[in-house]
Amino acid sequence: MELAKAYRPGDVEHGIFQAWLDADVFNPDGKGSRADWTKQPFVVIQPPPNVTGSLHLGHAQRSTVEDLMTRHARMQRRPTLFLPGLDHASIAAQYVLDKLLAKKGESRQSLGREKYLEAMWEFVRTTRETILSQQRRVGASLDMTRLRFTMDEVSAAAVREAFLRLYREGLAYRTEALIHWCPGCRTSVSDLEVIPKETTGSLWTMRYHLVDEATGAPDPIAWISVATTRPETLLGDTAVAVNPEDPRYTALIGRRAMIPFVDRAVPIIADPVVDRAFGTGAVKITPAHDNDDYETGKRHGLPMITVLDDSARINENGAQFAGLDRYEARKQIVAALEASGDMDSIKPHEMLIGRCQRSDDVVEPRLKTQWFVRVAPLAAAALEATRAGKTQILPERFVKVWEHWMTEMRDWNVSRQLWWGHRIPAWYCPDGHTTVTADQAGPAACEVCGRPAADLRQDDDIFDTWFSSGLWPFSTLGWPEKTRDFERFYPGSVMETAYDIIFFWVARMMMLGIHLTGEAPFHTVYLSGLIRDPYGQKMSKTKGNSVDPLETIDEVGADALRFALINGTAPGNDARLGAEKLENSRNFANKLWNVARFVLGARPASIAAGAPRELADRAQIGPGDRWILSRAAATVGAVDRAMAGYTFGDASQILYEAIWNEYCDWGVELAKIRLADESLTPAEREATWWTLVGVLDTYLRLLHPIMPFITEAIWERLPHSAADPALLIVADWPASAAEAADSAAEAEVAALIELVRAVRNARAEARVEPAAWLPVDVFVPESLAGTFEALRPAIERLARAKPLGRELDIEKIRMGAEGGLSVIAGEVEAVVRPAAKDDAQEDRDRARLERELADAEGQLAAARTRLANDSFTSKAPPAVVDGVRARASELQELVSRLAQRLS
RNA sequence: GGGCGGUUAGCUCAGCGGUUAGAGCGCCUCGUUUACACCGAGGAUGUCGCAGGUUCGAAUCCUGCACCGCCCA
Repeated sequence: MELAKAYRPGDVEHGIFQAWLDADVFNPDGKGSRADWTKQPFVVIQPPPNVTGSLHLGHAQRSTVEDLMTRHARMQRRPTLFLPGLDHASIAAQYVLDKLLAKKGESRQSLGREKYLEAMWEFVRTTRETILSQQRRVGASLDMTRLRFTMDEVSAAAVREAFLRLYREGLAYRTEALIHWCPGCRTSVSDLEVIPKETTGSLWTMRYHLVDEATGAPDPIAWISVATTRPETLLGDTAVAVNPEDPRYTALIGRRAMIPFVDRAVPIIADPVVDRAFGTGAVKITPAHDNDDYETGKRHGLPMITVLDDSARINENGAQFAGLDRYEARKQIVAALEASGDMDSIKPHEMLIGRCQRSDDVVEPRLKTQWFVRVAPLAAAALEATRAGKTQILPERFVKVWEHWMTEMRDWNVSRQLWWGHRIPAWYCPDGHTTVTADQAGPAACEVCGRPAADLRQDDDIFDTWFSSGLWPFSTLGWPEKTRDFERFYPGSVMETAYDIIFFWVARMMMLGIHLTGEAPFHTVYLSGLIRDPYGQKMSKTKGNSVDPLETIDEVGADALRFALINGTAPGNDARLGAEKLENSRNFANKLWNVARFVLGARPASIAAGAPRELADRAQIGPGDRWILSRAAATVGAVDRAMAGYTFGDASQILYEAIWNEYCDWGVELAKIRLADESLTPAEREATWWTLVGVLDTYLRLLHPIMPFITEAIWERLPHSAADPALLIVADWPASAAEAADSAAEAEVAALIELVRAVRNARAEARVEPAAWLPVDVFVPESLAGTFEALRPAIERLARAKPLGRELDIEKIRMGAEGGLSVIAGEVEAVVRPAAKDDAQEDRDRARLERELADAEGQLAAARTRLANDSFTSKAPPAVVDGVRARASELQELVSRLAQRLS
């Protein structure tokens, strides 16, 4: 088949993905699977993207990493499962849908729960198709037969069962407590979903008049001043607190102050948590609307008065301010206090304000009866798993972050006052008894008093999305049923995710996984860095700097995108992606395509088209062939090490260099000469071609996990052996071929490559006409003679040296250097003879030699200094010392030869 | 306030105890030799943030500092 002159990814990608699907190779049980079930399965449960939208480059990057690990394992014949999924993302999805509805003049409330959920299912049906097609385009080899959605019945059953177990064990409990309330989303949110933001607010200092205990009225001339950043909360104040050590206030402790507007007399209490340096040193206590005050309130048994409703408007407890928005109420309260002369001061104040991660509304602490999960015992077990090495976190530096998080975690509020999600399977009877069941139909009766189901009312709330996400590593496999998949694929292998959601994902999966299944859900957590734009900014849709992966794939191909996302990155480090990098990757794909085009077109006539793959006959191959085979063997080892260490950026770089700088630049160039050399036997030329084919085959296999499409496309056209499957995706990962390693051949050919380079360098520096064929006389040591003669035609052509004379006496080379360009390449020396060497050429040649001499002398001096140091020779490992000695004598030799040439 | 990361060639980044530190892009000189101009040949460019320390040996390990970024309070 003719190959296009340039690689055109658009022509091949679709067909190749379809071929993989047709072959049914993504499913470990598929008909095309070559899984060896005696091997350890490799399982990646993909962190499910939100159904709310389309994928961005970060998703593409993660899919690439997950997919490359998966493909690597698959080629090793491990039973391999890369399981796809989608997350219902309740709060995010409702946020998006509410906006869409608003455009149509509808709202959550106008539709009602049932209709709203119908609209959601409709919305989600379209977005999920977008997401799944994007996964296909990047080449993710996900097993779509096992596609899961966090809202499907399998997941729902897992959620109910998990909750029931936690409830029975006392780890899930319902209580009234202070929670974070987002008035925009009208739901509680977890600690993690509140984003503290630096804000310049105000610090208001206002007077609470002391109560004249005789009359019960406020004393107009005696007051205590308190500072606050939220004056409107005074409506819910139930105390004023001072530090017991604060001499300014000791006399006031035990007295009462009058809260304005609501005319409530509250005690002045002493509590050591009060910071004497903050404001006036006296603080108002609003237990129902502030975290610290809540704790203080509990310690002192203070009443807790809620003054805000679901929309953050002042409620009926707010006297004349009832019904006002919190900020309007603030304005009016401040104005009223100023009017009455009770506002001491207003100062600008730098502070952190918690905002909702989703809607950016200012979050209010608020008292609410909610379900909580007791985290301490779960976190302790998760911590134990990482400390015992059952789960490793990569890169290691994140272990510290992990440990800090797991020891500080507070109980997890799992109730959400939303509709899109798993409804909490808890029912309440009129007497306040709670019944929790995992039965989809609900309870038959109250489990405490036996009242019939008809009298019970189900909790209105749904679970935090992350509750179902936390079950993902096993709910996807059918848990709590002991399914065959669960038995075979749990625990999974690697959990790959971006480091910014380590807590959302990893922590919850670890905690719930260990608790509910008894095993850590994966042995490795691999944390990826973030993809940033060329200026280092985090990509986001709101900033408008996000890149659509599909557009990029249209431009440069999926392989180039994947390569660009992997190459030059280190685990956990952020990476910038711009046009340059993509272009470089595209060029690499094109280079690979073209070298394959050459190899396929260079097939000796004596080998039939479509002939089965043969291994190169080592008795017939040339030195260049030995060299590239040996290099390929080394590359296999290097890539294996990189893959084992999860340093995929290294793996890509190793392959880039091996393919471009070794295979293309020298392996193929040396082979070209042999393939065209009529003086060789057909068997010798065939062996060289089979060498090229064999090494290309190895590199395609090694590169396949990173660049699956182009490697598959090329491999398809390569001769195969009977043992090969039809598709590269399931072909065997190369074994490190120890027999191909040939350090002698490598060193000899490397020396002659150096000669060619040195001759080219001398010619270029002296500015000899590039096209000219020049006579070159070479001295090579006896040890290199055989290789030199074997490579003679190649050296001639690559160095444009003709005639290429071999001089046995090195002195003659040195004597004859007059009028020529001197070349010293290690032990090899040569003289290049331009037709007529002019003075300018002479000068430039001399300058080059002088530079080389200075360089060599510098290195020699450094080596000698080290060797002269007794502590170096006595303390450094002998191998290092010997290395330096050898190097020094080489340098010595080089220096004297250069000096001789210059004299 | 605590923690983590970064600071290496003009730019973007690898390297993280052992020859005088690498890649891509960019730059300079040259080149259409039938795989590739998405190419080839050659070249220039770095007191590896600063200051101490450990070591025979430090870009690499330790301490402190500066600046940038992120996370947590």
